[in-house]
Amino acid sequence: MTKNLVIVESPAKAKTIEGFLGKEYQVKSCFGHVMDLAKKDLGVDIDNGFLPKYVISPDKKKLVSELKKLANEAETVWLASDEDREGEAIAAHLMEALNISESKSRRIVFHEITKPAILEAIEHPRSIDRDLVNAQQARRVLDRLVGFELSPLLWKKIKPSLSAGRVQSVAVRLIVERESEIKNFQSTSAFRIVGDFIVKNGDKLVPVQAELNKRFHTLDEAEDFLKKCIGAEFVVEDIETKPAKKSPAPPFTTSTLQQEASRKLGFSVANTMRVAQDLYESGKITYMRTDSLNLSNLAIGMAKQEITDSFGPEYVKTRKYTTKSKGAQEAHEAIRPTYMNVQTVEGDKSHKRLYELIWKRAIASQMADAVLEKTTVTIGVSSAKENFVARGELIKFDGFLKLYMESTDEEQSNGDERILPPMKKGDSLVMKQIEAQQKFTQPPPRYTEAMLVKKMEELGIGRPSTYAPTISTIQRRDYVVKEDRPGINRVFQLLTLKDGKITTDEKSEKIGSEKSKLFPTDIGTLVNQFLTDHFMNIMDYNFTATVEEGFDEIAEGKLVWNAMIKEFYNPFHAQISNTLEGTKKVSGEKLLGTDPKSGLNIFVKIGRYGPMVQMGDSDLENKPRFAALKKGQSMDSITLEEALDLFKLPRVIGSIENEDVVVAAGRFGPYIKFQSQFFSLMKSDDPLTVTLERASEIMAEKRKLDSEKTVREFPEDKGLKILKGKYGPYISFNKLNFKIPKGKVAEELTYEECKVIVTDTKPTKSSKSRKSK
DNA sequence: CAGTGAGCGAGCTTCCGCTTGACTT
Repeated sequence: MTKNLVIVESPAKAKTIEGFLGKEYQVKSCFGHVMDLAKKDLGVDIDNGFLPKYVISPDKKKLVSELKKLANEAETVWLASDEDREGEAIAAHLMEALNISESKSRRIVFHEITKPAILEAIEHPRSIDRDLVNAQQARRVLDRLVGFELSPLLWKKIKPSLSAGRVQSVAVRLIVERESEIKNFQSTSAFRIVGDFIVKNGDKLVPVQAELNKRFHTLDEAEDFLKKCIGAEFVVEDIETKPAKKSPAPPFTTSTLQQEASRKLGFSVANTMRVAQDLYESGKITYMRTDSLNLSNLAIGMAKQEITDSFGPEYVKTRKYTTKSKGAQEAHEAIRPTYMNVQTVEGDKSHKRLYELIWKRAIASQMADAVLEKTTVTIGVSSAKENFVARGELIKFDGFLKLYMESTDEEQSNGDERILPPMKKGDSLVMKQIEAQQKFTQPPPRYTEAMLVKKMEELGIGRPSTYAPTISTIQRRDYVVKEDRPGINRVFQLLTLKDGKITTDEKSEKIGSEKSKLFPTDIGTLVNQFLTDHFMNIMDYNFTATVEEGFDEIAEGKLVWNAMIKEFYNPFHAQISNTLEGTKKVSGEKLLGTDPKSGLNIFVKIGRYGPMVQMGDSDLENKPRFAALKKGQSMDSITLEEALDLFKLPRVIGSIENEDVVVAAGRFGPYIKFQSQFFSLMKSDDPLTVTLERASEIMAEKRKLDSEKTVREFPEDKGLKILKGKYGPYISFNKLNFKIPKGKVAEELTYEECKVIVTDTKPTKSSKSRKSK
């Protein structure tokens, strides 16, 4: 039995801290929240001052009883959850769930996992901050009320199982609005003039490129200018040299790590977090879910040493960064290597690459500024009032650039970093050629996952622990898809002046191709339309920031938590009731045209199972026909012809032994049905043209695969089989699956043994019930 | 994994934020 029980949130942290404290201390982890609102109904008693119904989270019951036993045995329980709103609530919930008395418990906090910080914390315990706990409770209750009143409204008004919430709905709105900005974007063009010149540098002739300080709107204007340049003289009119500096980016937070890993390594945010979690658990980096830019003094000291050793003392410049992001709670350090002198790690490629990125960024943040010299050369044209301008940049001292340069989402800048040859006022240049290229304005870019995280952080929506899950949620709900899309070719004009002659060319460039970008789906767009029509207050980009102000006041003891909730809830609930009664079901129905054969109207709309086309009006005597849209089709872009094609299924393509072979489109794509068995078509098969011959091939393949999958069959019972799955053999009995007991060999099981297993043991959970988790 | 889309009605879905394994057919 130990005298002191310390409880932290993360098990990896527990291990480290146990090393800092003596034998008198046992350090355990509670794995985050242990209590939450009851999942059944609202979990909030609205008529009773919004009294929350907290229960021990079902998956934490075992853990809580273990901790309770240890707490009972200990003299003192140290509640060392994170120092933020959620951490304070975790501490309060632990006291309740473990039944720890006020006198036995101590609340301690630390921002960094270093021995001095932990010992310091132990020296200065405090009691639970009830105001902060109430602020968390207000946050939790508000999110529950919003989510559990809005979602059922969507089930009634659009389709079942949809979801809405303070964070996810605004994330979807960002993507829907960006798409509509792109769709409505009016591109304009102008001619950009770039000249290639030669300047004498001693005996050598050196090329210099310069851009005109004016763009022309029309081809004629551009051509007029080029004509003026024929036979003109080009002279250096002015040279300006200015010192400049560049500073390193601060060390990583969750959000900036996700962005850089996306840009530099092409990682999805989920992948970044998975790899970072591994690095954290193996002790390579500090905690990866943080909004803090802070580095411990220990870390800064290690960085200083490492920079001095690797680059020299002149490369050191230690810095303290302060956060600018909205709602940052800064319970942890910034993300950094645990040991700043370790430049790389063992492991697979993605672990190495992410670690090296973290190491470089953290070290560079403590390095000297880069010292630059920026030069601007103005070149006059004897026959025109416009000037050419050449810009150059010279690195006088590289500083942090020796190690690391942050990347940006924008396309690279127009060659500002060139080095110019030495020139002086009055020098004349020889013109080699001048090009006038038609340049088009660009619509705003579509979001990558990481760009969306950046935007959410700017708006204060979501937290480091929820960025990746939120992005998964909106994709899983089919509000948004991450896709590649091919671009289109666009023609542009190019005028070239060379050897005293002007030529005009038409060239083409690929534009608008996208890789791993977020696109709204039809359902996402419709749900967003509905929510912005009726709940603009919740969908407002400032909604979270506004309620956060309320939570802050609660935390400061200036506002009573349920008074704030009441003020929010009463009008919100009235909105829900009004919308429930005052609006019809929405389907986004659109008339596409009429069927030339029957003259019936063709509609496209969202049905219970997603986007579909409908032939015939709903109120007619005859029932309309329906067909689901194919993958890749959208309500917005589908044509009448494509819609009519969808009604061509199901079709009988022939018969085998007097039984029809039918091709149809199902929930999971096109399939063949024969003798009440199903066979999926391949992507390359077109269900409208597939032949009986090809269908036979597909069926034979599937049957072969099935027979390979079967380990054993039993003549006694056709419903009982031993099959080989991805995770080894298992028993299948009337569509239920059972594990094979340890120590048994699948091939040797007898019919009787199998019978015992399927009657005595529980079937494994099907993928359907898992999905609802 | 599967073929739906009227309407009846039961019973189900759903939020955000804090943490990791267990488990998958």
